[in-house]
Amino acid sequence: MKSIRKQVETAPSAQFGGRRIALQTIERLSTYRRVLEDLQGQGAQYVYSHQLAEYVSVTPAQLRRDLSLFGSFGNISRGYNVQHLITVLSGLLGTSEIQPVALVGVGNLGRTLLAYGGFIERGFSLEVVFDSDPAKIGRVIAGRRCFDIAEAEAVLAGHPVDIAILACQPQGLQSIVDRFVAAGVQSFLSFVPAIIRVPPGVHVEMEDLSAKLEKLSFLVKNRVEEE
Amino acid sequence: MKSIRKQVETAPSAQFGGRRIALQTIERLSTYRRVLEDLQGQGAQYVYSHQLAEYVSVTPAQLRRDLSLFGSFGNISRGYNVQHLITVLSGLLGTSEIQPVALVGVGNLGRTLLAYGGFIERGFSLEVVFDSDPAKIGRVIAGRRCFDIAEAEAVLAGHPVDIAILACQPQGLQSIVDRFVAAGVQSFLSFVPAIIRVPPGVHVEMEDLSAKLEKLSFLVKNRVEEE
DNA sequence: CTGTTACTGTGTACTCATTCACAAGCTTTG
DNA sequence: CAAAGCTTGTGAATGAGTACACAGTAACAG
Repeated sequence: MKSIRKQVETAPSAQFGGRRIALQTIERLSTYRRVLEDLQGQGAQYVYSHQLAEYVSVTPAQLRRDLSLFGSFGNISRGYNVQHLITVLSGLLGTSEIQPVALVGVGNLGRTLLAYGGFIERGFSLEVVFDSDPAKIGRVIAGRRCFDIAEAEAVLAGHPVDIAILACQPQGLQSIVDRFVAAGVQSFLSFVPAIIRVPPGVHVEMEDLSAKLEKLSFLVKNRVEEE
Repeated sequence: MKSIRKQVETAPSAQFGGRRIALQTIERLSTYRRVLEDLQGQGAQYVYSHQLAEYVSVTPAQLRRDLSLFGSFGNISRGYNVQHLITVLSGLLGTSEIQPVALVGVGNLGRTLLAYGGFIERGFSLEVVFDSDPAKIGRVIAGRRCFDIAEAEAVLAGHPVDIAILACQPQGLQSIVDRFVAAGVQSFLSFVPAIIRVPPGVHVEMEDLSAKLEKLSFLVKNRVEEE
C-alpha cells in the first residue's frame, strides 16, 4: 500500500519574532502600503485606521490587528503617520532597498515583464535574465544581457538573488527550479501552469491567469447572492 | 460616535444551490481541473482522491470535501473518472464552451495577453479589444480589431461579455469600470494597481505582480521556520 | 455466494482568522 | 487644569475553513 507521507508544502503561515503570521496578512500589508503611497501623493500626513480600512475594504479592527502583529505604530489620537507607516511596511516587506530578481524566459511575457516599470517603483529589479534559445543568449534585451540557462549556477554565483520569476516553457522546469534552489534562490513567482516541487523553506507563488478567469467565470455563472 | 456602516464589498463566499462555497474552494477547483488534464494526457482513466490530492498539495479529505459540495462524482472503489471529473469541473467553472472576454488596453501587457495561447485552451477568448490611443483604434492587433473605448457601450451591446480584463493606465479607470458595469459586465480581472469600486454582485480580481513579489520578499527576509 | 479490501462521502472536532468591544491614553478645548 | 472626545491596541467571542475518522458500499477473489 502506498502511504501518503509527503506533507503539504505550502506553509500556511510565517514567523515573525515568535509569532505566527498568516499569509493573508502579508498580502494585505502590500495593499496597505500601496494605498498609503497614494494617500501620501495626495498630501495626507496622518490617517485613521477606519479611513485606511475603508480604502482597502477591510474592517478597521483587522487593519489594526494586522499592524499590531508587528508593533505599535499608531499615535493614539492622530492615527497613523503616513510616511512612517510606509517606511515600516517597506522594511517588513524587505523593499527598503532595491532587490535583485532573476527572470527565466524571455518570450512575450518575459519581455513584457522587463519593460514593466512597476517593479522598480516597488523595489524590485530584474537584474539577471536567462533563456535557452541560442538566438537570445548573449543579446541585450530591454537593457539586460541574456544569459544561458545552462550556466545558471555560475551566473547566480556572481549575481545572487533570493527571488526568481519563471516565465518559460514547462519542459524541464522542475530541473531548472532544482538547480536554482541549489544555487540559493529561496522563492519563485511562476507564470507556468505546472506543479513544481520545492524543499521546505522555499516558496512558490503561482500566477495562473486562466485560473483567475475561471474563478470569475464561476462567480458569474453561479450568481452570487449577496445580502 | 461614528459607526462604520459600510460593509466590506469582497464577498468571502459564493452560493451554489443553497450552499455557501468558499472562494478558496473555487480556486482549488481550477487547480484540480488543470492537473486532471495533465493526468488525462498521460492516459489515466481513474484517479483516487489521495493521488490527486498529493499532486495539488492538499489533503485527501479536503479534495473530497471540495467536490462533495457540488455532488457525488466518485466511484466508491475506483476513485474518480478523470474524463468525467474534467467535464464536471468545466461545467462548474463555466468553461464548457468558449467564453468571450473583453480586454481594455493594448499596451505591452495587452499585446502579451492577446498573444498568449493559454486562454483559449482553458476556454476563454479575448474577443473584444479596446484602447483610447487614436493610433491603435481601428487597427487590427493580433487578429483583433481595436475599438475606441469611448464607444464601449455600443460595442459591448453588439458583443456582450461577462468578464473584462483591465490592462490600461490608472487614469480614468473607475469611470471605465462604471460604464462597463452599466453595460452588463459582471466581473473584472485588473492588472492596474489601483482600488476600484464596484456595486454588489460584481467581482474584481486584482493581479498585482509587485504585491506577489513583496509577499515572497517578506517570506525570505523573515525566514519562515518550518517544522 | 461470501469475505475481504479499500475507497468515497460526511458528521464531528479542531484550528486559525476575523470581529467585537473596551481599557488606556493623547489632544484639544473651555 | 480638568473634562470630553475620539483614537489605538488587544483580550475575548465568534465564525469560517480544514482535518480526522468512520459508516456505508462497490469491486473483486476465492
